[in-house]
Amino acid sequence: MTDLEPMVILLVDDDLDVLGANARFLRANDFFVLVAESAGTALGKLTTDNIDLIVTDLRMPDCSGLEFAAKARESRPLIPIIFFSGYAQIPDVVAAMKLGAVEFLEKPIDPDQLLSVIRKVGKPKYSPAATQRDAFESLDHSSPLKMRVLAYEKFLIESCLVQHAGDVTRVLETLQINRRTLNDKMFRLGISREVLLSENQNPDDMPR
Amino acid sequence: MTDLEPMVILLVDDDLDVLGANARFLRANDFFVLVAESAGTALGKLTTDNIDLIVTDLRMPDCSGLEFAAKARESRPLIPIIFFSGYAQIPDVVAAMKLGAVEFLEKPIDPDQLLSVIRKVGKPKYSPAATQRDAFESLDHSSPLKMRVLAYEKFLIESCLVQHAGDVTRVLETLQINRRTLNDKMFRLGISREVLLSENQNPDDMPR
DNA sequence: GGTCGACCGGCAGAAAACTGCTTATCGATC
DNA sequence: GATCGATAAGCAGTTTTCTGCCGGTCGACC
Repeated sequence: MTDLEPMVILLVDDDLDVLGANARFLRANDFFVLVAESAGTALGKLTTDNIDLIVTDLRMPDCSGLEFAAKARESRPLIPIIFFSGYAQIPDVVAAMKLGAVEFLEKPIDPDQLLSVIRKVGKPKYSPAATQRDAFESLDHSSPLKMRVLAYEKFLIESCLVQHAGDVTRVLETLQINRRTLNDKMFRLGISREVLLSENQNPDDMPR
Repeated sequence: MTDLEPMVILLVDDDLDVLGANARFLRANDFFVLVAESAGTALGKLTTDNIDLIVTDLRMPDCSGLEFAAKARESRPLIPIIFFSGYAQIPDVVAAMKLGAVEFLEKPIDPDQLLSVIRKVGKPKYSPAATQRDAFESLDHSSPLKMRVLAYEKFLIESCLVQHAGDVTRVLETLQINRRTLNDKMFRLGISREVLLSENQNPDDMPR
């Protein structure tokens, strides 16, 4: 999936050497990498560029990675964020995870680990804001509980599928669910990989 | 809220001195405290008693706090868990938070901090209009499917209960669900009619 | 005190969901 | 053409959930 449309990663670190090294490494692995050496510039790029994932140091001079993440979430509420830091204190880690961090890595970064984490996150093509609610809240308020729960489950699975470009294996990991179970659920809920993909991919992939 | 029906806290620690001290401290602050010195006994109490919150050490002889938490979640999927530990490693903290821990405290525990964290957890305010979403959307984007679905189910049931002023029979009709099933679900999801009502009704309805 | 209605929870059979094993298909690669 | 990886689905055993039946508690009312 990354070949056609590489994931856009925003890499934030005030240590220019580390920043450069990591950027090179990620680019060598076919990611499209934007770099920022401060939270300020990072926030700027976040609004101008279509970024899929943030990888940021926790400690930076102008403002902490936590503040940066909080601000980033204002414009991109569900964007995945990966933190890394040396000398991290437990409370920092806790705060970062509470902010919804995908992962917290310790410096020095193990490139393979970083890579596997990024791959796991995948590329969220799904525009979260738009359809989030409609999908399942369209149901009547008096609908049976089971219906409403199933609708929500369907919505979650569909989001996850679209996010991972139809890669079922990745969805299994993300949702922590058995392959067989997912198959059953998709059948029961009437979810079709093909339909989902054809509906979401085409904006960029289909020229006309 | 804690006056009428104190929160039931399950405190787990293999260090009996610390366990006793913390239990005394919490009891002095009007909580109802159950103690367990091992994961095994804790799991037992979890199924027999109606526990609102787990506070557990991360390191224990019979099995790690993480394993314990995972098992605890099997019978009480959404119960809040607070971890504490000395010498915690970052990956442990990350794993704990991914498991949905509410907080991760470092040993030695600061009583005031513990108290404030518990108080914060203990107020699952359901002002029906405002915080409706947070209840289930606060879950991590990578949380297992089952947990997110359950959180939504919990939210639906609680909303419905509040809406009908705690009238279970009406809720049964609305949600089209068996009485026995609703009972089970409420226990599993940690829903309490009393707490819900006392938190929502009083602003207007309580005359004195 | 007796009765009624609403609620809770134990128990056990029925129903549904989950999951490992297996086979089959399809596309990509060798 | 052979092979491999990913997906889908049949089947069966296991686990979980649902639900009807029952008895028990509590407060309101007669």
